[in-house]
Amino acid sequence: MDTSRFSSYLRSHADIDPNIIGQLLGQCSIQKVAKGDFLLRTDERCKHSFFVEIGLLKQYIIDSKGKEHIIQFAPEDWIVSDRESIFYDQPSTYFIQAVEDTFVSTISQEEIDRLSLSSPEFMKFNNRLLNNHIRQLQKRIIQLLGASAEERYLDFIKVYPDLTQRIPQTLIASFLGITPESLSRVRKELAR
Amino acid sequence: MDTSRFSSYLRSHADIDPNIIGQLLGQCSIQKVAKGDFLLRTDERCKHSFFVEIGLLKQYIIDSKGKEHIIQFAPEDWIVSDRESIFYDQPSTYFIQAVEDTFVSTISQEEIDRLSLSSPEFMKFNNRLLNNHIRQLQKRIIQLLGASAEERYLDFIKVYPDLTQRIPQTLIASFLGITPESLSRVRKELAR
DNA sequence: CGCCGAGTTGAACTGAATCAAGAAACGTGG
DNA sequence: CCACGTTTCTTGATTCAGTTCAACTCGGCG
Repeated sequence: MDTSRFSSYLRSHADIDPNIIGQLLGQCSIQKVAKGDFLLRTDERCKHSFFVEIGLLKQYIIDSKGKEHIIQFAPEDWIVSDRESIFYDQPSTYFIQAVEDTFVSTISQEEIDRLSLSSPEFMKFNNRLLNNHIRQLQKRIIQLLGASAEERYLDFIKVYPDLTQRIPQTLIASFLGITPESLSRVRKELAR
Repeated sequence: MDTSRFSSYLRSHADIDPNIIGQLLGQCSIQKVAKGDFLLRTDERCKHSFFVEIGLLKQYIIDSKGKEHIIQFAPEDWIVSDRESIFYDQPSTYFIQAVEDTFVSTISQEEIDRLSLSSPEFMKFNNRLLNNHIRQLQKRIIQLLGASAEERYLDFIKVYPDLTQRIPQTLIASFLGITPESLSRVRKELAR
């Protein structure tokens, strides 16, 4: 467990007492999620956050018209969960599914709460995760409010340069809020 | 100060020791912001969160094409700030401006951090604010990804029923990511 | 009274969606 | 290693929601 990517991540990204990190890691289990498998489905209660050791997850909803909208991708070193469902103990409205065969470190919310109380540094770290999340969501809103299909795509390849190679274009299109056909045309245009 | 709206808000929305609430309120000052005045401008560092006692604020950006995009409205009982700028001590990319004559309770981040350390309930409360914020942003993203102009507007009047009366339609349009002309047409269509 | 900003309406335009068909890439089993 | 079906990507033709630009209306206010 101490050789997990999550372990390295915590050691390099969070200024936390190694003992605390040890406690957290001791509570985490690594689990395998095969491509296509779900970590969370609509109407389930989300109890965990997932740190991606290796692989790729997507979090998405299916809207009233049956269309899939991807809220976020989670490649290596990303954490994903439904905070709303966890915090309010409500049925989720999201799916979290593996796009590739994936290994995740599963973190229970109780452990996060417990460590937040016992370690100020951990609290700060958890706070940073929340703030990062907010920042990321706001950027996305601004993009959706103002950017054309082409601008969105250019932004995407800046933020997720490797994903462009790893996932089908349909998924990128769904993330950007455009159709796969439009994305194909955007790419064609950019290639010239 | 103990008769402020912020005081009532804390007493009814947060399960916190009255002493702690007293400490927080003791550090807050109420300030007046005249219509059109700014609480934050691009390139300034945001140091405070603002609780709206009475009035209305908007948080927005000006994009590269000079267009205004409203990130959020903050009427009574809402808290607004640039968490990114506060947390990372970076120049802000947002404006926070009064849409009406407004009174705000100004909360310093240091006080929030201090109280989070000394009171677990306060930490939980602060956490709830962050989680609410995330929930709200995600809802907005889903809306922008999937909903038509009409659907967005219908959603808006559900979430902010009173604002429809209080603010010019241009502002609503800017929030929804459509032009004022389109909003006018949507409303016309709905009125029939 | 006359101005001014906000809202409305119309006409032309455009970026992206839709629908449909075909081409390429991919994995799986024989 | 090839043949097959499935999924992904591309391309074209058409449609449509929303933008743009411009003219006009309305209500408030000095």
